[in-house]
Amino acid sequence: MLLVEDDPSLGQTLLESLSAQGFEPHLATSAEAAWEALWQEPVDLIVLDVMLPEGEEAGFELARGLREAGFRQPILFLTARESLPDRVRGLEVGDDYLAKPFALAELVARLRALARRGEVRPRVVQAGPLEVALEKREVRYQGQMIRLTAKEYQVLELFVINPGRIFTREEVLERVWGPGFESDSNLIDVYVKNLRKKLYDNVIETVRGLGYRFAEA
Amino acid sequence: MLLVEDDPSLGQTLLESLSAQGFEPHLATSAEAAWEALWQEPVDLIVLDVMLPEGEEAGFELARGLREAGFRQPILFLTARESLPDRVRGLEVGDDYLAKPFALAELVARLRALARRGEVRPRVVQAGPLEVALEKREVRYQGQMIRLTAKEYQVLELFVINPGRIFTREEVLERVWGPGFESDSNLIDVYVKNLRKKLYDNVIETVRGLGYRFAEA
DNA sequence: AATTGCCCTTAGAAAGCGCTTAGGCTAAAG
DNA sequence: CTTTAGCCTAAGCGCTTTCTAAGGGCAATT
Repeated sequence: MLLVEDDPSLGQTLLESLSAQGFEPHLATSAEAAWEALWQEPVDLIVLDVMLPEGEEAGFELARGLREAGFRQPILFLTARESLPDRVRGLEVGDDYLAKPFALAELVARLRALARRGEVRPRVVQAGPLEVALEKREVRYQGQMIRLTAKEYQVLELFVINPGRIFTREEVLERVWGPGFESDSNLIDVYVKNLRKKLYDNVIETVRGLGYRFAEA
Repeated sequence: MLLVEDDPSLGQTLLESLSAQGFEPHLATSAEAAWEALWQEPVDLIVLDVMLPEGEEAGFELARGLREAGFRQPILFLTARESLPDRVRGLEVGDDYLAKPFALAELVARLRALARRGEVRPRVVQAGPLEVALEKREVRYQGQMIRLTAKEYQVLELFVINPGRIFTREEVLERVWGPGFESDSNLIDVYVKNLRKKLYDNVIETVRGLGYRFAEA
C-alpha cells in the first residue's frame, strides 16, 4: 500500500496505525515521491491526499496520470474539502473518498472494502532459479513445480520472506512449529537437508555456530 | 442493478433518476422481494436500504445472507443513521455506504465507482471439459449434464468461484453449511469424493495438511 | 596432527492424514 | 404406506509425513 500525505505528523500517525492493522504502508510526501515509489515495487492500493506540495489539486492530477499510465489498483482520496463537486470528482477519478477529519476506524473499513474487492496482486518471491508463490503455496525451480510437504513449505517460506536474516534453530522451531514445541533433536537440520535436496541448490546457507539463512539474490 | 427501498416515493424517484443516468434499476420493496428478484435474473450491483419492512437492520442481514449464498457483486447501503459503528459495519458487510439525505450526484458517482471496479462475475465458468453455469446451477462435463445434489453443487460452486484458492475443511463448512454448524466428521472429504466421482476428474485438488482447491486453467 | 564440537546424512518407527466404503437417519416422492 | 434420494457419521486401510536417533564427516581449535 502506498500512502501519499505531505503532513508529516498525520503521515506518521497513519503509517503506524495502518501497520498495526495489517497493511504494509509506504509513505511518500509528494506526488513526485509517489511516482518514484511506484517504480520501486508493486502497489496494490493507494491512499492519496488531494492537497500536496505540487499544488492544491495535485492529488487529482496524480491519480489521473496514474490511470493514464495504466495503473488499475484502487485509489482512495483524503481531503479537507467536502463540497459535493469535490466528492463527485474524487469518486470519478478514484475509487473512494474520505473527508478530513476522519475516524481511523472508518478509513480502515473503507480500505478493507477496497482491498477485498480489488484484485490483490499475488505475491511471488524470486531468487535465481527459484520462485515461491506465497498465496498458492507453490514452489518452482526453473519453472518446474516442486512438491513440498506442509512443514517443508513453512520452513522455506520463513526463510524466503526474510532474505539474508539468520535464524537459529530455536527461532525456526518457534516460528514454524509454534511456541511450546520442545525438541532436542536435530529436526531443523533434517528439514534443511530435505529442502536442499528438493531444490537442487544451496539456497539455504549454513552459518556455522548460529543457524541458517536464505541467500540473497 | 437491484434497488431495495421500502419508501415508495424515494424508490420511485431513484428509479427514474438512475434510469436517466444509464443504469437499469429494478425495484424491490422488501428483503423478501429482493431474494425473489435475485432468482429471476442476474444482478451486477445492489443498492440496499438498511431499514426495511422486515426490521431495523434487515438490510445488513440480507447482505450477510447474500454473501453467504455466494453473491459477490458490490452492495451499497443507504441509511438515515450516520454513527461511526454503523458506517463501519456497512463497509464490512457491503462495499460502500451513503447516509440520507444524500445528493443524487454523489450516489451516481459512487455507483459508477463500484460498477467500474466490480468485475462482473462470470456467468459460466469453464475449466477443461467442465462447465459450470452459475445462474442456472447447471454443471456439464463435455457438454453432458451432470446431476448434482444441492450441497454438492454449493461445494463445487465455492471452489469454482475462487479458482486456485485453498479452502480448509472448516472454511468450506462455514461457507456452505453456514456458521454455527459443528461437525468433527470427515464430511468435506466425503463430498469431495462424491464430486470427483461424478465429474470423472480431479478438478478438486488436495493440498495435504491444509485442505482442497480448484485447479486453475 | 589430534581433538573437539558442529553439521550432515541416513534409516526407520510412529503418527497423522486423506480416501474409501458402508450404513443409519430423515425428508420427500411415488 | 412404501420407496427413494440426500445427508451425515463412523471405522478401516494405506500412504505420506513427521520426528528421532545414531554414526560419519568436516572445520576450527589446541
